Amino acid sequence: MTVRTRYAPSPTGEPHLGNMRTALFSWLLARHYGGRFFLRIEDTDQARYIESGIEAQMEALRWLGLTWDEGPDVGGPYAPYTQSKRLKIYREHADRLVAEDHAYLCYCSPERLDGVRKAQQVRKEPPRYDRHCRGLSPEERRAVEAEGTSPVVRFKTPLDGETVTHDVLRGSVTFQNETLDDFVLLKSDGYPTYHLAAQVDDHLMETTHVLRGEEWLPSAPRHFLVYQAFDWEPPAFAHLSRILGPDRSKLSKRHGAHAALEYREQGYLPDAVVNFLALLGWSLDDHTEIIDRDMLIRHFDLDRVLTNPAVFNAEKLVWMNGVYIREMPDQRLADEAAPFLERHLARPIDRELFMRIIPLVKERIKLLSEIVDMADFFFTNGDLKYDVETLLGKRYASDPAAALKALEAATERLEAADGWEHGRLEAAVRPLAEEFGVKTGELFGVLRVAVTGKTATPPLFETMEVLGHKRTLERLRSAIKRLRGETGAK
RNA sequence: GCCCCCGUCGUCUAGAGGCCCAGGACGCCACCCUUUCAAGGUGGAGAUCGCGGGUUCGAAUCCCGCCGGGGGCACCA
Repeated sequence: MTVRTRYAPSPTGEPHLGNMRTALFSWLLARHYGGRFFLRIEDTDQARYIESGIEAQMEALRWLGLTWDEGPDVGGPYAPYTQSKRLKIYREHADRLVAEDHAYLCYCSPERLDGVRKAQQVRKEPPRYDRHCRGLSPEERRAVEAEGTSPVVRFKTPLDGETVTHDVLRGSVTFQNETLDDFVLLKSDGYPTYHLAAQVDDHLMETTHVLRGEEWLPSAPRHFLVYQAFDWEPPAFAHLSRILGPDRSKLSKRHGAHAALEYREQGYLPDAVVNFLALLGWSLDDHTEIIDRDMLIRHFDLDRVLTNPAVFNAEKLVWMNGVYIREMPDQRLADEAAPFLERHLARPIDRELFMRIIPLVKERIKLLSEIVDMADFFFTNGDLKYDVETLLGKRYASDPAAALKALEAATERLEAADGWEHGRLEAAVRPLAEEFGVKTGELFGVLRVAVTGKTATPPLFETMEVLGHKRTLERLRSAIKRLRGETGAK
C-alpha cells in the first residue's frame, strides 16, 4: 500500500513552526516510503477565514522545500483539495449517518446551548450538550421545523461502553463513551465541522497516516466513532507533541519569531530550519546533529518520534544555521545573502566584489542578515561613522599623538607598498608595531577602525585588499584628519 | 469540575533490566590558536534519570501510587 500523508491547514492565520514541523514529519514519512504527500485546505470556518491564509501556508511549505504532489493549486486524483468546494460530499455523508441512525437533526439555538453550559458549570459538571434533540418525537420535530430554524446534524454518540483509539506513538488510548457528547457534524450554515470533514476526506483521499498536533488527542474518540459509523478503516494516527517556548508556555511572538516565514526574514536557511525541526521530537541516533534532507528522508520514521513536548532552543538553531552557512558553496551564499545587504543599502550591490568578500565573512556570520553588519563598509562611500574614542581604542585613549604617528607611518608604508596583495600589505605594516613598541593587535586595531569603522571585522589586510588601494588610503587619510581635528594631536 | 497526554544535565536528546555512579549536541566556563570578531582544537562545570513504594541477584529502563507540567471539554480547527 502506498503511504499517503497530508498537511491540512486551515487558512486562519500565519503558519507557525509547530505547523511546519507537522508538515515536515508528514512530508518525510511520505518521501521515506516513496509515497505521496498532499495539501488540503480546511476552510470550513467562515468566520475565521483569512484571505491570505492559503498563500501563506503554501509559501511557508515552498520556502522549506516541502513539495506536495497533490493540492488545490496542482490538482490530483482526489480533487478538489479545498473543503469549501466539497460541501455536497459532506452533506451526503451527513445524510447517510442520519439515515442510518448514527446522527440526528438538532434545533437547539446557540442561546439555549449557552444556557445549558452555564448551568452545568454552576453545578460543576463537565460542559456537554444535553442531547435535548436526540429523543425528539416526530411531532415535536415537525413543530420546531415549522418555526423555520435551520438545524445542525449531531453525531449519536453511544451512551455507554468505551471507545479505543490507536496512536502510533502512544499505543491504545481508551475513552469512556459517557464522557463524550453528541458533537456537531454539519453546521446550520451547511459547512461541516472538522469532525466530519477531515474524516470523510482522509477516507476518500486514502490517507494512510494522519499526523497532527496533540491538541487533537481528546477528540480522537469522536473521529474513531465516525469511522466506525461509516464502517471505514481508520488511518494510522500520530499525535505530535507541542513545541514550547523557553518558559514552557506555548511558543508565541513573545519568544521571538513564531510565524515560519519570519525566520526567512531573519536570515535563517531553510535547510537549517528543516534539520532543526526534524530534531525536535525525532533523532537519528545518539550523536548525529547535522542531517541533510536526503539523509532525513532515508532515515526518518515514526518509530523514533517522541511524545514529550519540546522546548524551542533558539540558540541551537542559530548555531546550526551557522554550520549550514559555512558548508554552503560561496556562490550560493552570495546569492542568498546579497538581498539582505541590498535591502539595507536600498540599492543593488556589485556581485563580483561581493564574491570576493564571501570567503572573509563566511565563518563569521550565523544568520544571513548578519552580512549587513559584517560587510556594509565594503559598499559605502564617503566618511565612515565612528567616534574617535573607538578609533583610539584602549591603548591610545590617553595618547592620541602616538596614535596619529602610528597611523601616519602605516599610511606611508601602504602608499609605498608595491602591489596590493594582503601578504605584502601585512609585511609592510607589521614591523611598525615593534618600532612603536605596541602590540600588533593594538596597532592593527586603530587601522581596523579607520578602514572599516568597526572593531569586529574580517581580517584586516584581506579587508584592505578587497576594499582596494584607493578607498583604503582615503579612509586612512580621513582618520588622520579627524584625529588632528578632534584631538589637536600633531 | 471532568477527560486525556507528558516527566533523563538550563535546553534538544541517547538510553527499550546488567555495556550507565548515565552518552552526544546547543549554551556556559577555562586554556590553545590568533591582528579584532568568528571559526577550529583541548579540557571543565552541569542530571540523586519528577517523588515514593514495589518486582528483580540487579531498574532511567517493568508495575502501582503521588506530585508537577501541558492539552482538551464550541454550530473553531
